[in-house]
Amino acid sequence: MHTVSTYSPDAAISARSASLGRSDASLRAAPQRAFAKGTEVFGEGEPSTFFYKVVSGTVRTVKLLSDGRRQIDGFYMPGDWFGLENGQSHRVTAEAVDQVLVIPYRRGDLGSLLKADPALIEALVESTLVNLDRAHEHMMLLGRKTALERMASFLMELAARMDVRDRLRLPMQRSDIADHLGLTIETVSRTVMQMVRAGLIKLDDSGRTVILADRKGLELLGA
Amino acid sequence: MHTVSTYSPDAAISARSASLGRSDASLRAAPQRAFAKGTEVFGEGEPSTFFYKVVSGTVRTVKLLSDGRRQIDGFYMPGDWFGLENGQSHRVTAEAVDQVLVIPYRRGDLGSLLKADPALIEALVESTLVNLDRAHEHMMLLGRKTALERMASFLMELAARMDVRDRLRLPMQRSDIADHLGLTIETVSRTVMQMVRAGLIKLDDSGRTVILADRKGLELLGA
DNA sequence: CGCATTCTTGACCCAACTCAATATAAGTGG
DNA sequence: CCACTTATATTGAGTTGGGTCAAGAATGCG
Repeated sequence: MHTVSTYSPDAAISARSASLGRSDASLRAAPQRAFAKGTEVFGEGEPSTFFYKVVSGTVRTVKLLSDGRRQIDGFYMPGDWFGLENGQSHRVTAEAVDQVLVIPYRRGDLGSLLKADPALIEALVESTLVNLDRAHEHMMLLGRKTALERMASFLMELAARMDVRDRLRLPMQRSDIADHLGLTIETVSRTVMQMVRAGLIKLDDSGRTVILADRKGLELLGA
Repeated sequence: MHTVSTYSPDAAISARSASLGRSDASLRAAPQRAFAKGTEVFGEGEPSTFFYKVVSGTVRTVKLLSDGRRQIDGFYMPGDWFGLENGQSHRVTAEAVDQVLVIPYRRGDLGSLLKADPALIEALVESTLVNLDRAHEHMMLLGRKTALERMASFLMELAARMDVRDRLRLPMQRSDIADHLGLTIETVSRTVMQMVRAGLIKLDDSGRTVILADRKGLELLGA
């Protein structure tokens, strides 16, 4: 069970859906669906009948190589959309990182989507462009940053997205962080410990709660 | 000047704009603009007044770190759109890899774009989703593939996008490939030579024309 | 033809990986 | 609530793929 954290999913939702104009009900397939930790929301190759908006919890999108190497393209948190992709089938797998609540939307084809609800579309296009922006930023991280810089960037981005000042509860485990940052769990662990020793962060209980002790230093490392 | 290659920009354009329905003229800012090799189409931080469609040539989008480390997010070729981003300013720099011809489109805000030309929007949304797909695929490459696998993936993707069977003229130099694949020029060079020795590819003239001698082998490496 | 780019090759190095062992936390059933 | 089990995280020792530094070799432009 999670301890109570400073992060409030509900606050994040209302903040993010402000631009939506409350017209999104028309395409909803169901009020919401729950997924237990570790379960699959949809799988790579499955027909992309739905896309989703996160209500609470964290979703990861995963790609696998034939030999098991794994890349986590992104994490999706309350207010984020995921699963809207080009083509008839999903190109990634989406899994619940912890207990997750999502709202499914029926995709149909893009053309009819456009006619059905222009206000929703505007929000969706914006969300897709935000996702693309994050992807570009992440390519810089994966292609050109050191382990320490990757970890700093990751923590700062997470803090910004969760809208927390300095107490950050990580929903995902080290292996997820590793597969997101293009590192191994050992390197993630060593890098986190190195940050603790350098006074950049502090760790709580099981290492899942991070206190950003030196935001300026982290910012400098990440950029 | 380029030698005549098997790649036909015009064929690519007509193939890709089939879904567009020829209604895109309404938002065009100008018939077309030319950019010389190495020049900037737009810079990071500049207001994103326009986005573009490539007519001929190749465009790269670039991100820089303060110390000069460079990441090339993507290459854009005839028929591809680039420069449509979230927010008021460009988050990447776009440069001409060779002699380039583009059509600029006035962005305005997304809402009015939506009303102005639904057919264009549909094509644009699709193009953005394609770009996102490529970004996800590229993250797997950057996060988890070896130098040899990266090079194989890169060549196969380029061949597919240029719609060539096995003679591929690379528009970009080694340093561009390196900064796209998260490697150094030396490693790119060594990897290419290794592929030649292994009989996977053959090199022509200056090393800019690649013959895919063993597509099956390359495919196996890339996937 | 000559100069500047671009590309290749070699020798050496190091950041991150692999393999291996604990250590710590989180369940789970009695 | 506690013993037992399993999952997750940390730490250490040794290795390596790709980086760095430094020459050369092509290529091609003016």
